[in-house]
Amino acid sequence: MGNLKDTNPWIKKFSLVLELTDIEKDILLSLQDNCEKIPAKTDLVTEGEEFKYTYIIKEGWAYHYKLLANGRQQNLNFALCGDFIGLYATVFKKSEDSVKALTDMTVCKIAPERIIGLFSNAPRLAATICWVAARDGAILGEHITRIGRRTAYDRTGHLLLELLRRVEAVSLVQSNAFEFPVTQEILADMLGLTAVHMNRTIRALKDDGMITLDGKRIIIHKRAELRAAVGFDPSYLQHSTLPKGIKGIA
Amino acid sequence: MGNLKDTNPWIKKFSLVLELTDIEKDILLSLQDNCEKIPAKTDLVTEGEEFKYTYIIKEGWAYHYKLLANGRQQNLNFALCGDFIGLYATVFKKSEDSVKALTDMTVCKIAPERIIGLFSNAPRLAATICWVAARDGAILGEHITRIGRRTAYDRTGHLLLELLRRVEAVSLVQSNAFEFPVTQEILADMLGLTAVHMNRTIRALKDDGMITLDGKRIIIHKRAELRAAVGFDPSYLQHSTLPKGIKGIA
DNA sequence: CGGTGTGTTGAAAGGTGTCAATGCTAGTGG
DNA sequence: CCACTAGCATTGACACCTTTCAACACACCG
Repeated sequence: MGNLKDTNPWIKKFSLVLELTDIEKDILLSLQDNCEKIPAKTDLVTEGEEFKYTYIIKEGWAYHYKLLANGRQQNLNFALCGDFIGLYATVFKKSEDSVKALTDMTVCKIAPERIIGLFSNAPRLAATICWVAARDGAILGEHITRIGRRTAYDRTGHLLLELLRRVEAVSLVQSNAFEFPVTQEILADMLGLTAVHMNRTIRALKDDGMITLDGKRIIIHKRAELRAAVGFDPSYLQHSTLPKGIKGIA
Repeated sequence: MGNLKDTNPWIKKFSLVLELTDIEKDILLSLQDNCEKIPAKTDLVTEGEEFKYTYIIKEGWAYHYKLLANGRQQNLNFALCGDFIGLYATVFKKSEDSVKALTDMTVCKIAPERIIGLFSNAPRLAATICWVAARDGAILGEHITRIGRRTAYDRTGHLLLELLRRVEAVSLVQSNAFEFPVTQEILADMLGLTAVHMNRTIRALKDDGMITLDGKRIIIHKRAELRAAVGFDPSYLQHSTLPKGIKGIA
């Protein structure tokens, strides 16, 4: 049982932020009692509509996006194994963006009320939810600098390095290679570029020997060089632990 | 005394999200016992350094920014009256961005431990902090769509309309006019443009009769037209209330 | 076997950046 | 009261990154 607890991706993630008590681990596990499979291209959350559930990703990729009045699309962020989707169902009624499955996925569905309950019953876990919201904000902030003040080449390299880190954090990277089920068009909408220019930028990265990208798999060959070339500083992804001093109630 | 409570900007802001009990109002007021004046151009928070305080703005403007390795600057968001600065001191050790005062300011300094205490002692207020973090995230997400998928003209109009809304929310707008202590260069760094092109874009907005902008004051003349022209949908700023069901402890 | 989605390439147009210079205003000090 | 400076706004010419439009290649799949 202790083993199950410690391999669970969500518990792993929370454990980076604070040292969980056994009771807290049990609460987290109990929230994950309703898993289901979702086929690729499904919308888990729709912009402007009410949240139905909060999800935890156990397997697969998704991405957040917004549709603009002018018909364009802007993607905000990827959602990977261990990430929440629709966490703000806790405090918002309606979603500010949509979330679409990029691959077939396995997710845990959680009724928002159960997460709200943490604020009364497990303040340390509630604070960790705040922590997750803050980290999501940090990623969005870094994404703004990518789009606002970097060239297409640098944006792309920077995003790929972020993803490498994030996928590493859930142990899905082997020697700088990982599954990458993302079309060039989705990348383009993520980075504020056209699909055509995305293609040319990827070509440039390949020509420089920085990456290999074929089918649904990517390899970052010259990690340090790419990092220096695009000015990637991963500190915004670093996990700082939660301050002491929040008394547990559970 | 009830009057003091109800004119306090922070209490006003929280009241939009949930119906505060008298005890909760007292807690919020008690946090604001240490106000001080900050001169313009002061950095309240510095990227990469430890948080010292969480601030509530009582008067004045500030803005969040990041400095990039290539020497450029990207501004992420403005911070207005009633906003938090350094809220994540609660859950993060170090700041992900810097915050600089744009004008002389009056702020309340709060030791982070006191906010952490809310998670144990006032869960509804803790949830509201989560709500604020989520709303900040929504604003950042909208900012990404601005920069990623809009022209310079649309970006600028969209941002100005957001600010009009936010300044209205703290009752500092009179017939679509408000104090606007922002240089063109800061706007440019906010919107991912050069100062030169920012100037030309503002000129275009003026020529179209959309705005008047001279010195430190702005007037939005054709609010509805501008809104239609740039595709501004303010729903992401709307205040949805906190769900019921969080039991208060305080 | 013919769709459909995705990747690829070329040529031309255009939005935005770069560089450089000037004007303007407020503040400072002689 | 007048230089002098610093910060900000403004303008022009030109380069260049990115978009747009269009066409084609390729793989997968029912």
